[in-house]
Amino acid sequence: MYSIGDLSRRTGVKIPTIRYYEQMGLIAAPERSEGNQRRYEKRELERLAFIRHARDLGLSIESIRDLLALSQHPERPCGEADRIAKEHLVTVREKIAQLQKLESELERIVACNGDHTIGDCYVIRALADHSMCGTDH
Amino acid sequence: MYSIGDLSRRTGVKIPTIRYYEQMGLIAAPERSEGNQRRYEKRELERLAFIRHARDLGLSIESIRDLLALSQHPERPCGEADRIAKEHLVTVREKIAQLQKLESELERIVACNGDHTIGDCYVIRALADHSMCGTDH
DNA sequence: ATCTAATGCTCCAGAAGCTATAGGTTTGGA
DNA sequence: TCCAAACCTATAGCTTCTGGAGCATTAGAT
Repeated sequence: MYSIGDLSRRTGVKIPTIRYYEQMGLIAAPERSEGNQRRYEKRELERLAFIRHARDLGLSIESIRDLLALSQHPERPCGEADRIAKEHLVTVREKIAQLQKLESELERIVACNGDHTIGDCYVIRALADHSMCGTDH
Repeated sequence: MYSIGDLSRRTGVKIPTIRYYEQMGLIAAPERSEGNQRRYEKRELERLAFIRHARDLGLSIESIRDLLALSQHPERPCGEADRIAKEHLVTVREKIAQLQKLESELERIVACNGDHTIGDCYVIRALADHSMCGTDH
């Protein structure tokens, strides 16, 4: 039996976050002690570790809920789980591409060295005037 | 004179977002028509375009507030504006690095083709068992 | 058995950056 | 003049937590 603090230490999920997940239905409401404190089993530790890992990977609560539901039915084909992961991979790649555009623009903007005044600062002018951009956002 | 709708069309910032920016103090409360509708000048159009651009680049409202304040003082040295942009560049690069880790992990996870059952699905197992990860998140 | 520090409980608010809805008013063109 | 489109305010909601207030329980030391 783990207290909520044990669970938190073992999974790295903060205590209020665990309660939040319970509220959101990602983990079931656990048994309680005589004094109304949450008491967890190993099963729930594993489930929380799963959630933590998926969150680290940037999956939404919604996606995780779906994956958890799927994992309750080991006999079904796993195409759906695959679809969720693949979809997520696409969005991750899109984010990377977008951030790399920003990176190169910021690099250009930052080329000045702070040794002049705001009046002719490239940072300020670049932000004021979109047409100075190389990219197409 | 632009209505809020004109401003929205010209900058691509949605109407409720413009009002939100006003509330947050990023743009000043503009003049009003007889019937209490917002009427903007070109100056405010430019300021909003600046904000839009900076947001596109992922700068926080806080950072933008700082940059806007700086741009009111063209005589000061621009080291501060530079610092803000550079700092942001660092966080953008960190995000990219992190997402690339996720990308490679998701690639491995997704290698299965959905032609078997949940019971031995790599997606589900990989999420359940952190030790299967190559990276160190 | 008692004390105490650590831990837990619930409820509520806030953070970021919007977005949406409800219910009403103003504007601009036919 | 009339009507639809656009505008107004106020408020609530979204997502994913995080933190605090105020009180109750637990575990270990004595």
